[in-house]
Amino acid sequence: MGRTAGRDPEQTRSALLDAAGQLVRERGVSATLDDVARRAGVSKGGLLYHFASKQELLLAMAHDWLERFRVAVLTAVDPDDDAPGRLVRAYVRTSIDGALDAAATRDALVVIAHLSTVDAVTDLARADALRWQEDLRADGLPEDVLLLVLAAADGASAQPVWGMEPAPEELERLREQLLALTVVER
Amino acid sequence: MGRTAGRDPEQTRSALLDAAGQLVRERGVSATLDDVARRAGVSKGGLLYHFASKQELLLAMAHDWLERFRVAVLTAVDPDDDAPGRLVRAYVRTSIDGALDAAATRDALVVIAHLSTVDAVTDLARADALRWQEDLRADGLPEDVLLLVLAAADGASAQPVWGMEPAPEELERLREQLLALTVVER
DNA sequence: TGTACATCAGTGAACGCGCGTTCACTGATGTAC
DNA sequence: TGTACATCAGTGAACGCGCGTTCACTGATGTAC
Repeated sequence: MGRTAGRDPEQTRSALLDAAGQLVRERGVSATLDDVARRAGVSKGGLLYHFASKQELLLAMAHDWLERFRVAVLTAVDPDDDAPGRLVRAYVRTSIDGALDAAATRDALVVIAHLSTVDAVTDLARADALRWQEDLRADGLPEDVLLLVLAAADGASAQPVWGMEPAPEELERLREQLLALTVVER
Repeated sequence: MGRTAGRDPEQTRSALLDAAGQLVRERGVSATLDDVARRAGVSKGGLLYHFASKQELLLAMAHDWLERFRVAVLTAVDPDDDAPGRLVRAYVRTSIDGALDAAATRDALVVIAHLSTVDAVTDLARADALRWQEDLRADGLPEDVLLLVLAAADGASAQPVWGMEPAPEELERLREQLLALTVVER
């Protein structure tokens, strides 16, 4: 058989990335190409057509996740907010709301942690982290506030990685605390 | 050949755990039993004598790391400090000093993140996290302070997992901020 | 204090299978004329 | 508007090897008498 009718290649590719994301979250990077392919409704050979090796697939996944987080934060920027710290506030909201609905963004961190086994992914993640650092530093907050707030936001979304599951009310209170910290010097 | 002269079995066992720790930090859980054994100066069969399967080895490692962190925190409790929050302060010092000297404790989190691929390890980690939550809650600090300080401490030590390497001065300033937050209501 | 015996702490070769990668082949889609 | 041809987007079988596990065997250590 050749091309499966009714799906364009771009859709197949993103179905593969989605399936890979789910499986890496469930089983880590030792998830099988065969499983990923099957879950995306394609043969193993078909997967390899889109991503020439497993490493290439994992790298594309990492890129995809990091990009999604960035887009989520930028979307969360309040257009009416033009005070210093607007990007940091969006970052806090995205991190903690992600942790709250227990799906998309929180999982992203678990996936990234698993992917960080792969050298090429580590490099990509480091570059991304550097870019965040620059952007967030340019946001106009005093450095001490920035440090504390970012560490806490990262900590809240990272805790599930090692088994700590903060309760929703706690996360909401933490979010409000962190947001308040970013506006003290207005 | 039989027993290698000059090393008692307990030393062999902990040499294996050390070697496994190094290799998992470097390559994740896909590190090879053969490599672990070789680095500990023992054959693959010898490793399997101490840990009947790879899963058993990884589980023992996780147990070992969690235990070390716990001991480090308890050791860091200031004997002259009998105010509420003494355990939290020790936790903060241990987390951030670990992140500072870039060795033992910071790596522990990277290792735990990698190990969290293994189901049995996730269960262990969850149980450990629960124990921490109880102990830390019993430490007498108002809940909001506790949430903020712990999230920030965890965040600081977790950031290296996804490529963010905080500078030493920053970590020191963060530590001082967090410690100050735990004594405001004295 | 030596000797016999059981157990401990390993060795190293072999096995087997899961899984990433290769490969020959194919039906659908797009383009030129 | 049909036809020929190239390319795209796959299929599915086979390969091969890395690696976890098993196994038969062995030298050192501990214990009983």
